[in-house]
Amino acid sequence: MAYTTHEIQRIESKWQAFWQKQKTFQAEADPSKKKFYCLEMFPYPSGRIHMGHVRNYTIADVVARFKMMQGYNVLHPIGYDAFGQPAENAAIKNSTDPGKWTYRCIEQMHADFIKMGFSYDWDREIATCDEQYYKWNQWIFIQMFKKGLAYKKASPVNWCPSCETTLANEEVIENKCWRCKNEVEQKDLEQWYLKITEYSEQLLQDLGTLKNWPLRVCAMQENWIGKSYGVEMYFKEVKTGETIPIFTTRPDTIFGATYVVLAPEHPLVERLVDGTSRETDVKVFIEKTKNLSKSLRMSGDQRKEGVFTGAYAVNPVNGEEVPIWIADYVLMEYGTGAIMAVPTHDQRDFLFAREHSLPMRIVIQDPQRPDLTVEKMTEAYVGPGKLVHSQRFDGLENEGAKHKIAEWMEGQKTGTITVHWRLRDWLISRQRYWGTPIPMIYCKTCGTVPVPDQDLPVVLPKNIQITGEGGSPLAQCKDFVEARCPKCGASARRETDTMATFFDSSWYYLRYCDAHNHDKIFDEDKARYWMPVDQYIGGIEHAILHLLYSRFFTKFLRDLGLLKIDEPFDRLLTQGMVLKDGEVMSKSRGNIVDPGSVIERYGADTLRLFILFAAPPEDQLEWNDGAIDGAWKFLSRIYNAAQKRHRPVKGDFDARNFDQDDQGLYRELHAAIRKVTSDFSEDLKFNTAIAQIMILMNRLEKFDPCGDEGKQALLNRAIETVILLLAPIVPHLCEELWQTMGFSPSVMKAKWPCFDEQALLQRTALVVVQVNGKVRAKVELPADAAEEVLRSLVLANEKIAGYVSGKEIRKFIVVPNRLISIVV
RNA sequence: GCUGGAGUGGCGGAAUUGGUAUACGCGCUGGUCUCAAAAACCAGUGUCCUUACGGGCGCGUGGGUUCGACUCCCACCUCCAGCACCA
Repeated sequence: MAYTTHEIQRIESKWQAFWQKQKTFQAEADPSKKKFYCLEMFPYPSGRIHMGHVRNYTIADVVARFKMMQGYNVLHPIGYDAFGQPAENAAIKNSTDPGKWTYRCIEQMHADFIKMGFSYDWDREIATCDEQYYKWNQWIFIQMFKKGLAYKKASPVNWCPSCETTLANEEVIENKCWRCKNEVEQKDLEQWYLKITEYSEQLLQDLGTLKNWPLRVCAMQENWIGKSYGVEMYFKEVKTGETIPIFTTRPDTIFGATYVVLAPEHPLVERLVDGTSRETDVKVFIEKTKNLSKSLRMSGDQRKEGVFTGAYAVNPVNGEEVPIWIADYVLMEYGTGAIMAVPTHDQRDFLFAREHSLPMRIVIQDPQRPDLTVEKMTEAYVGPGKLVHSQRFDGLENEGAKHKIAEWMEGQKTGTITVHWRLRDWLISRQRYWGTPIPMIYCKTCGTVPVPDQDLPVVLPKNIQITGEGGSPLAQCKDFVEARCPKCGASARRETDTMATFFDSSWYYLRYCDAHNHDKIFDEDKARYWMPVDQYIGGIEHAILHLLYSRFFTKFLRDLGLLKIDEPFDRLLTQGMVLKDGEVMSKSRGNIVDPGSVIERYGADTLRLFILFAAPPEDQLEWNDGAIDGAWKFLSRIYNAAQKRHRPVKGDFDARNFDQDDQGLYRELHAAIRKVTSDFSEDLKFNTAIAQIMILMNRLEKFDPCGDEGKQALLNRAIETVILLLAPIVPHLCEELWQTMGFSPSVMKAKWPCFDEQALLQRTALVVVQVNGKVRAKVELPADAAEEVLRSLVLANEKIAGYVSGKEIRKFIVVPNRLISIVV
């Protein structure tokens, strides 16, 4: 038999059936066993799996299987992030039901996962669109509502006109909808929010505890949360006496503030200009900025436009009256929507001041240019220096002056030391059908009332006509909208918005711990046993969205008393993308390689091996048709070795009788165990682990047992080791060969091999000899010999003598068993 | 602009953390087998000089530290990713 397509298919389906039947990967919480929770980001069920899934889930599968062989009690579940817009769009297009479409996709994906040989505990498979799942979305929402963490407010929101729904800040990428890439508009709506900002400080602080997360993910979250320390200062408008709070991180420049700028949307603007000669100009400008889309306003040359309001404000530190302007470069969403402008030390203010001939004053002296004047300035000076023109603070270094001025202003009650956050509350209302109904009822007398627990879930009605037009589909479903008030029983109206699907995925890893609990979101003891997730694997695109929301939910559920942990994911790996011809695989580019056709021809094992060998998991991976052939050849060689060269023997080998050949193979064998074990457990560098197994194979194939029983026993051991080390990567073939070699299945229950430190010790070492930094010879020398011995041996070497003789040896450096460096 | 990361053969990528640069694989060249081809196996494969022995040069660029630098330090270039009129 050869490792042909036919044979591959026989082997793979045989073992897939075996695992299914034996429930090899079923997990049971058992506090007496060491647990390992291995998780991949669950897929959106869109049909057949693609190479991105294959890569993500193969990496996870190797970790899960490896930990299992190491004796851990492994939880490795899968499910489907099944609510969401693509199902709705597909339903509109094919005039079918989003539910039917989704469940069909789930079926296909499930089948594909089986074909890949993934080690899932199928008894825990979940789909977020199941009533028994989204019931708990609603339950969490109500708990949040009760704690004041879910609330409704009217506010300008991000609106995607093409998806006809609102979007969270995190879903807006460069002012475009993350899903359909259409330009996002602003709209005033009353919507549900989750108060994630309540956890800003913790979400930021605890990033420091995530030692096993990629730095860049933590950095991205830190930027997103965006904590900045500063002072809120109170300027007073001269005529009305109204207070204008402004936020600044640079209180050290307050004496250089020569004007104030409000955002065009600032509520004070109207009051300042109404009935004045500036009214028309200001209103024309406001209209103009409104009509400019946000991305246009922020793009291009960033020229700053604005108009004078005619009003003045008093600088609280020196009583100076400064003009109040409005300008497009001040945003209502950040800070207080008003700034003090210090053109000498802020480049944006500088450009604006030049454009509109506004006054400037230097208050920080550039130590390199003591003669610098406002007239000579070509750009704002943003470096450090001593304060000038700042009254009592003159002469202070500006860094230190920040605190001094802030404290002084607080004492004067002209300012407050504050912290500003970039993070906003999470807008979760969506005007779409295929999502979790928000479990709220509006009663004329009782107001907004949550649906009582016993009435959960609020079931998403089926057989809804979805046209994609005319607003929220649920609002048009009379039976759904009409309800009774849970408090007073009067007729009431149901909330018709559904939840953003990121709500669903913010806690699914907890549900896996106890997937079929009908009475509770999950059993606390089970969650305590399994959580946190030990290894989480998924795409970098979730660096902020899903990973931030999940951290928030974990902290909330902890505060409810359901969890004891602060963070859900201990180790995080973000896998790279799969490319073809240097570009991301995508339908529109037409460069998709379908995993199904690769499996059909080469088998899942070959695909798994290739995808792990081609690049380290975090890097991008370039698809290569030739290299996949190479992966298959390698498996073919293993197949042949196990089938033809593994023979039963009576005794075992004895290391004391080893000749040089035996010694070499034995050493390579243990080098492979060591390398593979560390690569699998630490950096998850599967490419180098596989390379090491290949080295062992190369050695093993050259090894000739010469009919000797001891040698044959050693060869057997080497082949068995290859099978064990490769089993997490290439599970079907290894199960088959494990059985062929006479062991009882499953190889997953076999013990992971241990390496023998002694085996790696060598009697002699090939030592490189350098003279004046250049490699001049390679000499076989006794291992761990004393310097004196080495010295005489090396100097006796003919080649070295040629370089050294007659010269004074100034240094003789020994790196044990590796290198000798001579300086003459 | 800020943040994080990367630059090594024809290609994907290694390098025990300062110690033989290019492991492993792909590709390519030559050979064995064959009527022939494929497969398989064997050998070679950074670059320049040399018939050869051998030697020079080579990890984005330039400098530095060191007996020794892909690795550490300084300055710069290029590319990728994320954020961004954030006050």
